[in-house]
Formats: sequence, C-alpha cells, structure tokens
Amino acid sequence: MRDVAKLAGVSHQTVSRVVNDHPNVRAETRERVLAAMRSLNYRRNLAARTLATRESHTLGIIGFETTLFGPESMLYGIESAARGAGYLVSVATVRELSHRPVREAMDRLAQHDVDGIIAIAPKPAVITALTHAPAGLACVAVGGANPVVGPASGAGSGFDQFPTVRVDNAAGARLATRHLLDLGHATVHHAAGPPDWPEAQARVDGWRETLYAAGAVVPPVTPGWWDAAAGYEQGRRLAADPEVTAVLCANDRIALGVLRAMHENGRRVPEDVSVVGFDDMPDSGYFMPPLTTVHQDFAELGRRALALLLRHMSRPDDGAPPENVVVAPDLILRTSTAPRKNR
Amino acid sequence: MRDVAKLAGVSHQTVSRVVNDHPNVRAETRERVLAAMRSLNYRRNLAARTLATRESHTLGIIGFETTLFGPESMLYGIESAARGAGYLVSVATVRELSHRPVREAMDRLAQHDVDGIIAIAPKPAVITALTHAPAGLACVAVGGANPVVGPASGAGSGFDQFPTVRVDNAAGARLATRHLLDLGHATVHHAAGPPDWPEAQARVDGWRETLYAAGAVVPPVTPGWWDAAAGYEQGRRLAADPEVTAVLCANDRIALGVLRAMHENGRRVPEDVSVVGFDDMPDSGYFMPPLTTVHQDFAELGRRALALLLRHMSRPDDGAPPENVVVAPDLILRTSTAPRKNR
DNA sequence: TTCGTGAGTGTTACCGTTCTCATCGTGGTC
DNA sequence: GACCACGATGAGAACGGTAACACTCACGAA
Repeated sequence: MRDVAKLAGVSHQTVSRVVNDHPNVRAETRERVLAAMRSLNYRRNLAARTLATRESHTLGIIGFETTLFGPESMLYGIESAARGAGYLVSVATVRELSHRPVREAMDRLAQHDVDGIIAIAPKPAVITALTHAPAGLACVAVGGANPVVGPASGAGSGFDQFPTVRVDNAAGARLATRHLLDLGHATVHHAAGPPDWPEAQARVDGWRETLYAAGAVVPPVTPGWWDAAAGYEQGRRLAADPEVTAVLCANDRIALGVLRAMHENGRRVPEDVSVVGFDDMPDSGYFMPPLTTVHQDFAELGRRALALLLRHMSRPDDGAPPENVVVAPDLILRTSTAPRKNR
Repeated sequence: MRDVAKLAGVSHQTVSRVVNDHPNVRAETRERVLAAMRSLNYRRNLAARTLATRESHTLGIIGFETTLFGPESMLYGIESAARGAGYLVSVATVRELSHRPVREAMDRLAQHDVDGIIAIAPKPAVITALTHAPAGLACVAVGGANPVVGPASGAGSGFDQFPTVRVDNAAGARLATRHLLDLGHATVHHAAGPPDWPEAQARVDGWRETLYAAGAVVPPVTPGWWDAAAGYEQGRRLAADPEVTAVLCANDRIALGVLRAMHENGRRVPEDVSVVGFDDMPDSGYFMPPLTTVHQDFAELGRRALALLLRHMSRPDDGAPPENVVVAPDLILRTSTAPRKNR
C-alpha cells in the first residue's frame, strides 16, 4: 500500500480511502490511485485489515462430520450466499454432536476471528454449547426441532437466545400422515429416525398427533438411524406384520431400506403397502417405485440462516427477541402411495 | 498479550516465547506466564500472527457447488485431517468448473491468506486455472482423470506442475468389466457419465480397453450426467435392446436409474441383465437388487491430498517433480450381477 | 471582511504478534 | 583472572492496514 501511495503521489491513507470506496476522494486522484494499484498488482492484505478492524469477513460453520444429505445442501446454500455478501466460509466439523466437541469447534473458529457462526444444530447439545460463545460473536442455529410455540419456550432451550432457522418437521409429518389416511389406510406406521434427534422426534410427534386426531391406532415406534441399513431393519419388522398398509419413513434413505424389505417379503408397494419418505433427495424419484416424500428446501434454509446471521451481526444485542424462522415443507406425490386395497 | 506480560512481570516477547513453545525459557518463568494467561483467559490473536508471519494456518478448498457424493466425502476427509494438523479449512465453491470462476475462487482464498489450496478438480479447466496461483501458494488437485503415464504426460497438462491425488478410474472400470465378462456375458454395455469429465472418460477407457482385449464387441456410448435421471434415460435405451445383458454404470446414481428402467421394461436384474455401479455410496447395498459396485475411498483420498499439500508447503519448489498419488479402487460384489443366462 | 463549513488530503497512533538484535548473568576453559 | 559461549530475557522495529484527528483550501453567509 505504501508503494501504491508513493507511485500515485498520495498518502497511504488516501489509498485506503480509495480501496474502501470512501466518497471524499477527488475523481482524478482516485483514478491515479487505481492506476497505481493496477500497475503494481496490489491486493489488500486481509490479515492486516482484520487486525485493525476486528472484522475478518469470514463466517464459521459448525457441521456434523458425516455426509447426510441435508447438511451438505445447506453448506452450499450458505457458502454461495456468503460469497455474495463478501464473506468467506470456514468449516469446523465435529465427530459427535455433544457439548465438548462443539465447543472446541467454536473455539477454533473464534480463534480465527470469524465474524459469526452458523451451527448446523440437529441436537440440543449444539445449541447449549453455542450459549458459551464469546461475547459479541453472533450465532445462528439451523436445523433441529421446531421451536415450541407459546410461553412454553422457556429459558435454557436456546430458542430464546439464538436466531434459528428450521423446517417445520411436525407439519411435514402431518402432511404425509394425513395423505395416507386420506387414501383410506386405517392407520400409518412409522419407521423412525434416532430418538435423540429432535428432528426425528418432531416427525414422530406430527405423525402421532395426526393419527390421534383421526382416531386411528398409534402403532409403536422403534428407534432407528438415518440410513438405509436402519430402514431395512425396521422394514423387515413392518413387512412381517400384515396389519401394516402404510409407512411413513423419517427420511428417504430409511425409505429406501423399507422399500427393499417390503420387496423381499413380497409386499408390493404401493399395491399392498404405501410408503412415504422425508427430504426429497435428488434421486428419490427413481426409487422403486418413485417415492412420495416430504420436500425440504435445504439450500433455501442455508440462505435464510445466512440472512439471519448477517442481520444479527449488524445489530448486536438490541434486546429484541431472536427471530425463529420456520420454513414449511411440502408433499411431493409420486407413486409409492396408493389407496388402501379392499380386503 | 501485553496484559499477560505485565501480570507475569515479564516482557511481551517472553510471553510470545511461551506461547510458541520456545525452549529457552526458564521453567519457573514459563509457569508464571502460563498462570497469567489462564487467569486473564488469554487467547492469541491469529490475525496479528498471520500479519507478522504470513502464515494463516488456514487451508482453502475449491469445490463444485453441487452435492455429488465424492466431493462431499472428500471435504470431510480433508477437514478432519487438517484439524489434526492445526489448520482451519475455508471453502470456496464454484457454480461452474471453468477457468474464470475457479480463478475467482482462488483469488478469494488467496486474499484471505490461505497457506495452501486443495482443489477438487474433476475437470482440466480447474487445473489450468490453478496454474495461475500466486507464486508461493501451494496447490494440490484431487480427483479428475488418471495422469498419463510415461513421457506422454507433457507440458501444460498440469500433472507436471501440481501434486495430484486421484482414484484409478480406468482400473476400476477394468475390474468391473472383467468381472462381467468372467460371468459369461458376451459384452458389456456402458451407461456413461458426462463426456467432458475426465473421470467419466477414464471409466469409458478402462471399460473399452477391457472389452477390446477380450475381443468383445464395443457398444456405442451416449453422453450422460451423474444422476439417476440421466441413468434412467440411458437405462430405457438399454432395456429396449435385447442384446444387452450386462451394464457398467459410471456411478451408483446412474445405476439406480438404470435399475429402475430395467424393472419398468420387465428386464430382471440380475437374471436377465447384470448391473454394476461405481462409487459405492453408503446406500447402494440397499438398491434393488443390492448393487455390485466399484468402491472408492473418498475420505482416504482427502487425507492423502492433505498430506501431499502439507509436504508441498514445507518444501516449496525443490525442483523435484510433483507427486501424483493414485489410489486403487476395488470391486464390491453384491447381487446385481449374475452369470449370463443360457438362451 | 470574517468566519464557519465541508471536501480533500496527510500525520500519527494503534491493532497484537513475531523477528532481530542487544543485554546480562553464569559457568567452563585456558 | 580474562575470555567466551550460551541460556534467559528485554527493547524496538516490523507486518499492512484502519481510525482519529489535523490541516488546507474554496465557497457562501453574516
């Protein structure tokens, strides 16, 4: 910068003004500085800027060290939006969604002076860990359960401390369950996800609630995981039960496993059993049969999270309660669901 | 740091020595400084350190803004290895794998003072863009085609300029094709990926080469993409042709589409047609039928890339030719392949 | 004329480290 | 006893920007 200043015959401060688009610079001077910058191939040093301003123009993302479809897509949504806003994105992953690792990840990001953090926070431990963020470091949580509405969203839940963005999982489950009931199924079984994930729990809740409201029997739920292997296990159990005519799966990968288990047991989908997924992964339209599923727009979720973070950063602690954005999912009808057969 | 120095009754320089584990500090002094650091909850400011040392302890990753299974998994492999080596990882994605966007991504990372860059570089344009990296910025490319062996790997290809890590795609395709021929299939058809991706092309090459060596007919190849929709299109064509008894798919998602097309056309897998995939995605064992496929260890690829980058960073431009690591894939046998039926 | 005002510019300090070099004991060597 | 090497420490100058403030005009109002 000193060299640029010398070449342009101005002070380094004027160069700084040009770089930062400060209005009070004569057009001719600006031009001269720009020319000097070009000819010296000048690039401003962000480390120095960070040191002086305490703004790194870098955002941190805390993610789960596993390739789950949702988090991935969000990462891209966030990154591309961040790029547009002039931020670079740094990633810190955790092998386990518990307090300690998340805090370490946060410390690592904080040490690198990130201006804000977006945590992909499917489990409550992540949110509580976020509570210990250094003062002044803006955080947003994305994913997880639906915030409890009304006065019940008490202290300590995190929802009253951080802006959050999430999909209305319960609503998605309701949509899907309702759809199956409307097709004439007496009740709907559920191939659940891991019970300690609020997202999975919210889907259970939405499902159970809908059955209850319809006066249908609520079948028992067994704990699972998010992949096809777990879905297959659950599917074998469900396929063996002749009462089962409709299954809501906690995500598409589970549905894939269920589909396979049904097939192996000679239960045709959708003729004998209807199956619904959750997520709408890019290929679920090519399952056998193409999967009716609840669509979540993860990229949009990422963009919303970024927007929220940026807003939160610009007006730190204004006393207003944090925003909790909830995105509505919708049901994609394909051919894995059909009216219940007459027996 | 000044505060810590004052509290410990030493100079800031001594604090710096303690922080950096410099040997020449009396044990008792070190202890006093550490105590002061603890009581003031001191954390060193990385921006200042970066400014002084020109080392940011941050690595950049250039990725493709699409959720493809491989790149995802590599990201995690790299990140977790980088963490172990004391680096933070920043991500810059590109919407398009051409020169301009990649260069912009690189500039963005360079401006943030990354110490090195790992580019997920499935297309040659990425590598040529890397050629324009600022001097002294270490780069490693991961993915893409197999480096040409022997003197043919001429100038300009990039392989002679950057360390690279990749899976031997041609070998994987050979493995799979050989397997199908060994099962008695007269020839093997190929549901290809995008022809402008060297990885897809290398798979075509390995496949064609094996057929040729076996004296089998080499069926024509039509261009595709990496997803199930494209696989379905190709699958419909293949299913309509009674000559087709074995299909090698350029990846598992394509295989999913092919499987579905076969099913719709009444061609049973594996009884009538054998199908092999490529990648070994976590759920491909739950396709119908479970997919025989070529396994790639993406996480390992990421780790290797990081190791290479670190080595490259520590001894810049030693004149030695860059290393090109090639990882061998292996074939996972499941039930989508079977001996050819007698007709 | 005199003064205030605001645009355009320069001066100096400061952000929190590390680097280079100087200083001061201390003990071993000749 | 003089000399030297070395361990332990400190002082000051970078590193490359931005912030705060001072200064100089030109111009319009009092």
